[in-house]
Formats: sequence, structure tokens, C-alpha cells
Amino acid sequence: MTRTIPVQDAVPALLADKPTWLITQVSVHAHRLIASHLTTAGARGYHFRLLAALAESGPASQASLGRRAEMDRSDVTAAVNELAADGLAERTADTGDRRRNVVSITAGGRARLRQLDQILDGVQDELLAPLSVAERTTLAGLLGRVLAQQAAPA
Amino acid sequence: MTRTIPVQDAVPALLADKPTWLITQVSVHAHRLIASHLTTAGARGYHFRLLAALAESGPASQASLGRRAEMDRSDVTAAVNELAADGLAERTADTGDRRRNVVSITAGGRARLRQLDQILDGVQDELLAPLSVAERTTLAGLLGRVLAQQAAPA
DNA sequence: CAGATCTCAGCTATACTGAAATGC
DNA sequence: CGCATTTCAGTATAGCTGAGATCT
Repeated sequence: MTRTIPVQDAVPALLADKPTWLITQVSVHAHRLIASHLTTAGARGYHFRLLAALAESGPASQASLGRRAEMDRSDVTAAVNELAADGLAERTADTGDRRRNVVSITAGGRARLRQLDQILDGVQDELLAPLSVAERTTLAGLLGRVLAQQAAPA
Repeated sequence: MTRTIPVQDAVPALLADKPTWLITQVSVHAHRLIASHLTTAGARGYHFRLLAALAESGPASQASLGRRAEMDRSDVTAAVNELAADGLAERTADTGDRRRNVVSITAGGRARLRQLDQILDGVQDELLAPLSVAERTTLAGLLGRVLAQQAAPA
């Protein structure tokens, strides 16, 4: 299997052989695909993450949303503003705990979530095109185990 | 390096099941490990990348270095300044093509490269601790094939 | 009192763009 | 002329910190 990389501009083996390099490069590629496809649809990655969290776990405070979608507390505020401005989510006061807002997904938000999910599924296919279904499962399993260690370290 | 992640704030399945999400999260984790270990040694990731490129392919122009180490042309300038200030690389004029600089690695640079390489090998072990040797090979192979498609798309 | 929440202002690192100066 | 190289200035974005106001 030959790759068309000019010899003079080849990535050093000392680098190319390291798993962290492979992961980083694939991640960069994935990020570009996602940003490109979502931008076409007028969305951002965090829009999808927030809508997914809202759809799966129901209305939530912004702090909880941030933890579930792996977003900083400061950035959730602006992101929810964007979703609300587009009618995809609603922000109301929490009558039980008046420090909090309660953010809920709207019908339009659910439709948007389905649309973005389809776009992202297409990105998975594009990114993993060289791999068979079985290989994609293997890859996801290995990555999942690496991540599990991070979430629950020794 | 902070780790939070209470159990009740689980990542939505719609997200957690996507390979791009797994890859991104592992990449973030890897980046934190690398930055943490290299900072302790007073280095940056691009220092290693540049030194590796210089050691493997010999003296090179900054443009070629940037392509090999996946760095922007603008950022190579500052990075080479840092290496030169530490005596790890030397910048001289190219007598054959007077647009170019020729950057060479020094003896100190080679020693530094060996040191950083050992640090990064340790990071690989830490990141991939949950996987067997065979599984690490499988993971690297799968990621390599995904990347190969990126470098030489259909 | 300690601690959680929301918001805003601002910081830092990274990646990239534009343009000028020089030379092929 | 087009194109490559180096350099600097500036932009955009993500991720994060600090602090204040409010509330449990």
C-alpha cells in the first residue's frame, strides 16, 4: 500500500508511529469534516450536543447541561441564547430553585436535532469509509476503553 | 488538570455513540497528558515535532519543516527562534536559494529529542494502559488507514 | 457560613490569513 | 510574469478564569 506523500515532506517516523499523533490527526480531520458540514446547515457542534442532552434527559439547568455536553459554564449561557433565538430551546425560571434557569427543547429543536444527527452520521461514514462495519465496531470499542480509564482512573 | 464528571451528568448516547466523539475525547485527553508532561520538561509539542523532522531528514528550509511537522508557515518562524535560543537548532542562510533559511539540529538538539521522545513514549503507555500490546497495534492500524484516506482521498 | 448558579468580562493558546519584502 | 520563502501583524475561535450577584 503506497501513499502519495512526497518524500521531502513526509511526517517523521518518530512522530507518525506514535498513537497520540494518529489520534490527534484523525481528530483534526474529523473536526474539519464536522465543522464544514454543520456550517452548511448553519449550526455548530455545541448546538447538537446541547440539543442531544436536552432531548435525552429532559429539561435541565445550565450547569447540568454544561457538564453533560462537556461545555464550560460560561459558554453554555451564550449557546442557550443562540438556541433560544432560533426557537430551538426555551429558557424559563426554575420556581423550585431560583438560582437556576430551566432549559427545555422545543418541537423545532427536536426536528433540528434529527437533522443534525443525520448530518453527523454522514460524517461518520465519510471519516470511516476505509473501515468495514466490524472494524468500526472494533475501533469504537478500543477508544471507549481508553476513555473509560480517563473517566474512572485508577 | 481537573477532573469532574458526576455520574448523574452522563454524556447523551446520541453523542457518546459517535466515533467522532470518542476520537475527539481521546484526543483531548492525549493532548492534556502531553502538554502536562512536556511542560514539566520545559518543552512544547511543536519542539518535538520540529526536532524529529530535523533529525530524520536533515537540514531543511522552514517551509519544508512546516509541511513535515504539520505547522503553519507563520508559526515555524517563532518556533525555530525558540529552538535556536536554546541552542537546539541553528538557522543559517541558504547560499543556493537566497530566499531560504537552512535549519539544522545541533548535538544538544539531538539529546533533547531523545529526552522528549522518552517522555512521549511514557505518555503512550499511560494513555493506552487499558489495552494489550496486540490491541494497541490494532488501534494504530485502524487509525492509520483512516488517516491514509485523508492524505490520499479517492 | 459554605456552596451552587448564572452572567459577563477578559485572558490564553492555537490556527490561520494577509501582506510586504525578497528572490527564483 | 507567476511562484516560493520568510516574516510580521492581525484575526478567529475554543477553552478557560475571575468576579459579582443571587440564591440554597
